Amino acid sequence: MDLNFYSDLTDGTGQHDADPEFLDPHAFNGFDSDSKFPGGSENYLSIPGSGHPFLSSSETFHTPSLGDEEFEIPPISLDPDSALTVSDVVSHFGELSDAGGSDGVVVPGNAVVEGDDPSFAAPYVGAPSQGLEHLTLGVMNQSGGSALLGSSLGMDLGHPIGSQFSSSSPVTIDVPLGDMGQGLLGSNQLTTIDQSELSAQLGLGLGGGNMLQRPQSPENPLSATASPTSSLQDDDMDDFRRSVLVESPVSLAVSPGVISLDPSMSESPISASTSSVSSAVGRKGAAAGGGGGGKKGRKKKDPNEPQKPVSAYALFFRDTQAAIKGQNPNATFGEVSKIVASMWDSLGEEQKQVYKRKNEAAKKEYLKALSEYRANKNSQAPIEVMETEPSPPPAAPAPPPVVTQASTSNPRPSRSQHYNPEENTITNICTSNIILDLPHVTTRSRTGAKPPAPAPSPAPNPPTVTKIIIKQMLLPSGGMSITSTTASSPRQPPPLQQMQNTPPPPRLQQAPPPLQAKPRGGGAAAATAPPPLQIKVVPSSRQQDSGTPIIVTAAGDAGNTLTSPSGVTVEVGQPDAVVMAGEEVAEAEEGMEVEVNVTPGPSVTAAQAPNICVRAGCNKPAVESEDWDKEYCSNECVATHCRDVFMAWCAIRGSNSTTVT
DNA sequence: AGCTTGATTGTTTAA
DNA sequence: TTAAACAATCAAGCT
Repeated sequence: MDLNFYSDLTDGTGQHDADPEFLDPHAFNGFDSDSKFPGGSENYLSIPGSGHPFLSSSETFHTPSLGDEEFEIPPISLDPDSALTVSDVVSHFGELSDAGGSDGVVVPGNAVVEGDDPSFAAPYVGAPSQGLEHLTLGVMNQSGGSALLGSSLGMDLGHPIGSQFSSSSPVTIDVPLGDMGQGLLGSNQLTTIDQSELSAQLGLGLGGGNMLQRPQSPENPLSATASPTSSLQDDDMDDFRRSVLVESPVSLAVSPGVISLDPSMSESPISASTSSVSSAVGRKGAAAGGGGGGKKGRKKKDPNEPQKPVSAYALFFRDTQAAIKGQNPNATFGEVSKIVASMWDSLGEEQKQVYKRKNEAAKKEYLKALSEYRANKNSQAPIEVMETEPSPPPAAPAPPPVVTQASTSNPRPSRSQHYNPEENTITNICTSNIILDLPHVTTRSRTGAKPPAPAPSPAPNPPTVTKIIIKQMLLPSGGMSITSTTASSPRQPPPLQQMQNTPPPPRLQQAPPPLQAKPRGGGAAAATAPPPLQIKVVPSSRQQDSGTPIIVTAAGDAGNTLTSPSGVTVEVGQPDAVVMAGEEVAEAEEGMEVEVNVTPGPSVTAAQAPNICVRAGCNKPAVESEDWDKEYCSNECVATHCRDVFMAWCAIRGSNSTTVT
């Protein structure tokens, strides 16, 4: 794969001139054909294109090679309500991927597969239309992770921060997507997911913290659902604030991770979705199962009966799967499940505790509701709704003497409205960090590193368990430092172990020594664990911020200053490493500090406007809020600011070969 | 055993 | 007859 191909894609500013080639499906195809994984990954990363709030409605993606499919993308909404949810982000990514590759999404997959290139590319940068290239690029460069982040951010902001990320991602998650389906190749299937993104989406990082702080709401014991479009609540904002990004100094230890999808899977038509595959495989007896009224089997449940609280793990699953799916739309349930399990294992006690608390709260609510329900049932008398709140009646059409359930008693009204992933605010994106390491990356030669040890037969790799270590640290200021390390396969050492402040999960303990200990080229994991990159985000508009810069630690090489349209400036201290074809980027992965200055487009100095919204490009007067110290004018800006910061970070990471001034 | 997701499929019910 | 609604199934892993 020619990485240089992409280098052109990014200009320092992240703006891309309309390059016909970008949009030219044929061009893409050509590229694709050249890729190692020709047939492959078309399906990967493709997401059936539903609109995404982040995208402008005016923008339409045309699938490069395959498609004639048009993806209508809803207007980008910066409104916290619709734009800032994790799920949104995830879906967004997915869509992007899809758009980029849709039919031909293959490209991404291929890239990923090839995945040797540690470089980060933001799949999407800047305007969606432009993004096509980027998208592909990002994917191709494999480190999907950061790329994804970047893309999402870019999308959202519409900031074309172009980037090519030569910087290798310290951590990668190789997810074997084995047995995807009959049509799939026997080869291993890798899924690449940006750990950062994952974590962000998962809300592992911030979400957890947030959750901890947030008492379970009676009405939402399980953080019930929410449509992707649901809005970011004040609570979320609160979480957001606490989590950092914005006002408090944040230290992020980022280990870029990637989940690479094996292109081989792409053999199957896009249409074959993950689920379909699994369902097809698993579907034995529709006959047995089917049945609209379910005449057989299960006893009917009283719709009014309180729902049992889901377990902590289930809650976590809900949070996580969306992100994983977003990254790997084609991932099967089993694969996702494995990843989630690994992540769960890697989850710190604190984080688990968050979910457990939720579960506990839900249990209490459940018991309460149950007792009420039973009481009502026994009385047989129609009972008044327990007011609490004019809760919309659960789904129950309410047969005769129905006892309307108090909203509090029903954590989960309907399956479609499950847990609200939005609890994981966008903030998470900024701070989260996950490293997923899934074994079996036969084809993958990250930074020349070979997959560790006993890789039996490359061909039918038995799906291995993925280990993920996620660490989070709450900063005194409320900021959070998250360090994720993955102890992927048992044979792989947990990277960044030193950063872990919490005892490794059981599984992890079995894992080999920290990644750092490993020689650079020593193994896939090792290769992927470059020194941290530090990004300081210093809102120039606020003096007070100078003291509390956001520091993002990540690996990467750069040497550029990137300025996003919104005014986010990223300064990279070190010259970027040359983009090396494929896997030799490891050497470029030198630790470095990158300072990212987020400054408002229009020069607004603190002196001039002490109370101006901190967000770059926003000149509105900051307002007083519990969630922020008069730093922002609105929740929206808080969220946007966060994204900016992240974009900057992504840009830095991606600015490898491209020199930007 | 039940829960997580989601596509699929069969049954039931209503129009 | 058709469409819609509903329920069951399956995957892997956890509680």
